[in-house]
Amino acid sequence: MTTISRALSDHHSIGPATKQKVLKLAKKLNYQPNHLAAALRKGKSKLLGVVVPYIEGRFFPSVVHGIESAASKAGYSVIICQSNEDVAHERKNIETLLSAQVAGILVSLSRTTLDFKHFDKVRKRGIPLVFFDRTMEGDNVNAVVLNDRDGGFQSTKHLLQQGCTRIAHFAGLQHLNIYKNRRQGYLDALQLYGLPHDEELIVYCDMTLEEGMAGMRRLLELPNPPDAVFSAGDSSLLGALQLLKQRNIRVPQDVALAGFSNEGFTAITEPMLTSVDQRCEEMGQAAVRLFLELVEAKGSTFSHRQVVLQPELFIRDSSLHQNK
Amino acid sequence: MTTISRALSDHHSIGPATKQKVLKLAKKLNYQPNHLAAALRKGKSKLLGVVVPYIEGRFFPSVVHGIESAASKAGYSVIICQSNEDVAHERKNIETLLSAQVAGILVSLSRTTLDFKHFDKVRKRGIPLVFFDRTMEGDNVNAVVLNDRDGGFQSTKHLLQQGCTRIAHFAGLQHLNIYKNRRQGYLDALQLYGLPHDEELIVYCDMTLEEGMAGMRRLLELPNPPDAVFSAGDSSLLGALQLLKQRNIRVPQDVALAGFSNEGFTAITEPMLTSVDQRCEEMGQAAVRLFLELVEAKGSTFSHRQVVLQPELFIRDSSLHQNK
DNA sequence: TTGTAAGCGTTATCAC
DNA sequence: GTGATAACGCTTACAA
Repeated sequence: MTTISRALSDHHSIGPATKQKVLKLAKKLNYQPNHLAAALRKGKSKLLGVVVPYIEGRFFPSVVHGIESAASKAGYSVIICQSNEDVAHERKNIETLLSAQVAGILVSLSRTTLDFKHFDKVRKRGIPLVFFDRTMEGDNVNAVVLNDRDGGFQSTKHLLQQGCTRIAHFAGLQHLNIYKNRRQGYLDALQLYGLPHDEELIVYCDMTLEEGMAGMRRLLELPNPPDAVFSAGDSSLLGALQLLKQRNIRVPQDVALAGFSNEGFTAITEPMLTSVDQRCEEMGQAAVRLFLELVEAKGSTFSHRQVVLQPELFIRDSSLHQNK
Repeated sequence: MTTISRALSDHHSIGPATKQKVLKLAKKLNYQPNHLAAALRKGKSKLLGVVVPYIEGRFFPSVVHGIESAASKAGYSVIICQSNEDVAHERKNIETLLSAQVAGILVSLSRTTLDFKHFDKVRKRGIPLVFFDRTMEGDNVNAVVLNDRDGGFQSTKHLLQQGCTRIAHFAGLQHLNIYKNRRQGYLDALQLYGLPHDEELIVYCDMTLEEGMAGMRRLLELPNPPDAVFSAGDSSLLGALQLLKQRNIRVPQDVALAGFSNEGFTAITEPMLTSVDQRCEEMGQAAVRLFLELVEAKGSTFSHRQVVLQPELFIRDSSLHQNK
């Protein structure tokens, strides 16, 4: 038995002849290793758990794609769970993954997660935990995030450079780091250009098409409406575009637009939409890389680590004020 | 030990008092069940393997979403693998899933899969195998598919009803059931209207934007160009639309367009694109349901079964010949 | 109703 | 370099 095991797992202390014989017979008998048994014995599986709020749109599918590719290269299989933007569900997902004896867990928080106790158990068990995109605040977490603040900054600065002077912002839920930071970047840019922080111009809403339309409608009713909108999401920006078109307000001449996520449709609308790319695939890969580092460093005094990816602004017609 | 096991798994023959005591202590001690050990002992895990060609666009992410939801409801965790449209990779995926001792496997074939030997092992081991969308031919498979032929038929018939008389077709790889059937539906409709099968009007290409543009370009060079295009995919149709716009050819007045997949962007283009919806979520759910039936029927003489979902044509402006 | 003991397929330890 | 033995955490005959 031992010999067989050694032959199959490329162990030292085994004669090359014996090894060949074993391998040959294994193939002939159609031997199938049982990872479960190995995991049980070793106390370490080759399963990697992933929890995402949902699997739709461009972002999460792409990140998952990146995760799966990188994990698979390192010999790990990926277990996917959806929290459906619900903490209770998220808690259950974590429980499930722990029971499945995963080697590590990658999480992007649900929007209803305000309490983080369910992650204590993961840490206590010494299982590598990496957040991506939507993360817990604090230094004692491992996380891969986008520099959302810089994304908001770049985008807004670009609008300012185009000559816009009254820039509105569609802001998402402020308890989520990503939306908070995008808003902060927006404010940074305004300040750099000496413009006031005007809460009247900030619309707090969900980043959906409908709420984008509603938000734009509200902004147009202002005594002094904006000449640009920076949205923390693309769908809401699309809503704004559609409303503006309905009212025959020209984009970008009357109102310039810039969004966030670089969704596929931004290159299809007329005009095409300027947007910040989130490096989805890279984020997935980086998360796996960080996980692998944590596995390597097991037991040693590996301190927590944040990986920050640099966003890239894709400038398209919706923000180019050629005719202004 | 037995008592503990019984208490935790809601077994009969256990005193309610003992059971409560056990559960209480378990909670207090932060007991975490080990599914791996249970799976090893029982010879059956609660893991469900899924192999898809890739995780992008609208279709596969949505199907995976559906699978995950349904599986999770039935107590299964989902392991995702990508074949990257490569048989070799697909073979490896299957191997991995078998080693992980999954309870079942759901597969959508890679486009390079022409040989199916790697699935024999799955069957031989008695592991439920369900294909979805891209499936093996034959009666001895379990599969959930869309009625692609009817989708092609409906779409083409709709174009004919709009008064089109020279309808071209962007056809995908013909060894894949889905593309073969969409083409067949197209031919069915032509025949119904007494129109000839004209190979000149069929462009065999990848369903990408670029190839759609190229295909449309080729069709326009015909001595007698088409007055409509039915594409087996939406991206290639978008390519056609863009080319037509470049050349100031009106859609739908000069050339009507209809596609397949009901991608998100079909409701955003101008004009919006008519397309066939593939019921992605339902397909995922149906695949899981079929898998669960196979588990139930274990050992009994459950014959193979095909589930066919009915597509739905979403009619939008790109195909409405109001002005013809 | 409860307890005992065996075994699922591996691998780590130790002796040869 | 090879082989016997135990153990990982759980379930399930079977005995009490």
